[in-house]
This record gives sequence, C-alpha cells and structure tokens, in this order.
Amino acid sequence: MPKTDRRINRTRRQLADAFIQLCLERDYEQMTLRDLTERADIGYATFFRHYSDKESLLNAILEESISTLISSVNALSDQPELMMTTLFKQLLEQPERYQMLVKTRHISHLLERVMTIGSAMFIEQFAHQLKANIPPDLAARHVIGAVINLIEWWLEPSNRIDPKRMGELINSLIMQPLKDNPALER
Amino acid sequence: MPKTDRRINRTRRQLADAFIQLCLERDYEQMTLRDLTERADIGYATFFRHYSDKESLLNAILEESISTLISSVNALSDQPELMMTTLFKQLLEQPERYQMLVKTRHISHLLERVMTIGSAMFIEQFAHQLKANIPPDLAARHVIGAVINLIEWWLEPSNRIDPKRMGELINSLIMQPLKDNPALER
DNA sequence: CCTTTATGATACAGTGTATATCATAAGCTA
DNA sequence: TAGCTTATGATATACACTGTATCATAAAGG
Repeated sequence: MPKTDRRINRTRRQLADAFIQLCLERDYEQMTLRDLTERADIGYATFFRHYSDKESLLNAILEESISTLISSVNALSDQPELMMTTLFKQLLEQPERYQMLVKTRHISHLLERVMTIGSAMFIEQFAHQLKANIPPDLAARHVIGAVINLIEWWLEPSNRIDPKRMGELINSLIMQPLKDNPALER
Repeated sequence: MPKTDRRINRTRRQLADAFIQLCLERDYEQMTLRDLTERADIGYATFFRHYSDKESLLNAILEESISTLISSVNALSDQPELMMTTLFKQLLEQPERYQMLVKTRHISHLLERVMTIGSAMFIEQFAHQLKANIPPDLAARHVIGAVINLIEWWLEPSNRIDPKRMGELINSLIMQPLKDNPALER
C-alpha cells in the first residue's frame, strides 16, 4: 500500500470535503478549481497532483462511496427490505456526501454505475417471480431508478423519516408490484 | 407578437437543433459555444443576441417542450393511464429533444419544474384514495420521479415499446400501488 | 424601393484550466 | 534526533472559452 503519507490523505480529505460543500452550496458547473482549492485550503497547483480535473475528483468520491455502501449491504441481497433499511441507515452517516452524489448523477454516471452493480443482484432475486409481460430490463431499471429517486427525496433534511419505514415503503411501492402474486402485498 | 422575423426563427431553430445533437453526441459540459454555433452554422456572436448563455438556451428549449406536452395531455388528467399513453405518443414526435432534456435534468431543474406542475394534478387525483401511512410528499415525488425514470429508459431507441403498453405498465407499477384497494390492480 | 434590423466577421478583455519550476516544509526511516 | 525523501505553496505561463463591442453587409418587412 504505497499511499500512506499523511499529507496525501489530508489533502484528499480536504478536497473531498470542500467539493461536497461547494457542490451543495452552489452547483457543480459553477464551482471553479480556485473556489475549491481555496475552500480546501490547499495550493491551486496541488489539486492537479492528485486529480486530473474536477470530474476525476467526483469519480473518486463516487467509487469510494459505492465501496462503502456495497460492503455494508452486500450480505443482505436475499432480504430486500432489510437491505433497504440498512442502506438508509448507512446514508445517514454522511448525508451531504450522498446528496452531492445524486445531485451530480449525470456527470458521474451514477445510474449507469448502480445499474451495472444492481442488475445482476436484481435479476437473481426477482427474475423467477416477475409478473408476466413486464420486460426484465424495464423492471430492473424501474427498481434502481425509483429507489435512487426516493433516496434523493429522503436526503432532504425535512424528509428523513425512519429507515425501517423507508424499507417498508420501498418494498410495497416498488418491489411487490413487480411480483406475480399481489396477495403478498403488505 | 413582435417575434415574426424569419431570420430570428431560423437562427433559434438552428441553435436548438444543434444543441440537441451535440448534447447527445458529447455532453452538456463539454459542448462549447464555438462547437454549438459552428454546428448551427451561425456566427459566434450571434448566439448572444438570442440567449445570455448556454443554460439560457437549454431553459428555452425546456419551457417550449413543457408547453407542448401540457397542451397535449392537460385535458386527460382524470384518466391517468390514457394520459400516460398520450404522453408517450407525444414523446415519439421528437425523441432526441426529450432524451436531451432528461439527460440534462439537473442543469435545467427538470424534476423541480415537473413537480411544480404535476403535484397539484397528482394531489387532486390521488390524495383521497392514498394508502394509509404513505406521506403525500413522498407519493407525489415517487410518481413524478419514477415516470421520468421510465421515460428516460423508454427513449433509448431499443426500448421503445408500445405507448399503450407503457401506460398500462406505469399504471400497474406506479399508480395502483399507491392506492388503498389492492383489488384494483390489473 | 427604401428603411429597418438581424447577421457575420473581427478584435478584445476577462476568467478559468492545466503545466512547469523552485524553494520550503512536512513526513518517513534509521 | 539526524538526514533523506517527498508533498506542498507560490509563482509564471500558455492556452481555451466566455462575453462584449464595432462595423459592413445581407435579408426581411412595409
């Protein structure tokens, strides 16, 4: 592990924090690298020693966040509702970070990234009990997109209802309607 | 109506067409105004005689598109499924335009714009039959966001299934699960 | 046909990006 | 702690893009 120098970690942490702040205060496009390095309190040129451009930093933050989320949720793929509850609890650890990520979803290609990861999981879990005449591609896209949509809503501070309840709602509003047997609804 | 000069309409049409093309070929952020005016085959400085910046042009395209969609769908607010079918038929008139709009949703604030328009419509239509324990804010956001999500999926050329079927799917996957009586499901 | 106005071409200032250089400070290792 | 290594800060610079101003020309409308 060649990346242990405290200065490197310190600089990158300051950059990520400043990036999240400025992205929520202003906007991704309007934030300049001068704004960013000033807020992070590092030299302007130092930025390029770590990332090639603004988007590269965004992607680094995204990949780190995805790793964190996957490892906290991966073992629960056979219990969708619990998995969702756990996911929302995890989002609560760093809400601003995830708010930033959904806000910049089209720049970081968040949806495509999560589709790649989530589709296999979804197919394995739902394919055999999928309601007839629902194209599997549409179903997978609907689940992933609708969950991200509710996450974006929920991350607004005034909307942060109980994670357990969010799990139940996602199950009844998104998951169950895809299944063959409507009697299973809660 | 002071805006009838043919040259003005011609210039704006060329700019909008070029904008849609470049936004789908490359990306919104990477597209420069030089690229745009060159593709549109107009002088660089001419752009600023019509729009103050790139985002201003995007908003003009968005507002025009929203007007078109509203007027084609407005009368059907009491028949959600037919409204959706009609909506998808309308999207088919200019698919690239709407693809561009969903791709740039965070810059144009598409979701907020549609929420403003759609929430009232949704409340009136669904509030009295909403399943217990579902926050109305969440319900409205879920409908709007999930429909836009499926529109984005459907606009991919290989996913353009029959509009009527899309109306049915949206009804059974998004609308009905919000309602109190599960027996109404198709 | 004549007036009005939108356009094209060009020049220019201002701003942001990305790279290079060098002295200094901070971290690592023995 | 001493000495080596490396990340940082400050600065200069080339380059691209934005947005404005100007003027001659072409196109539209009456």
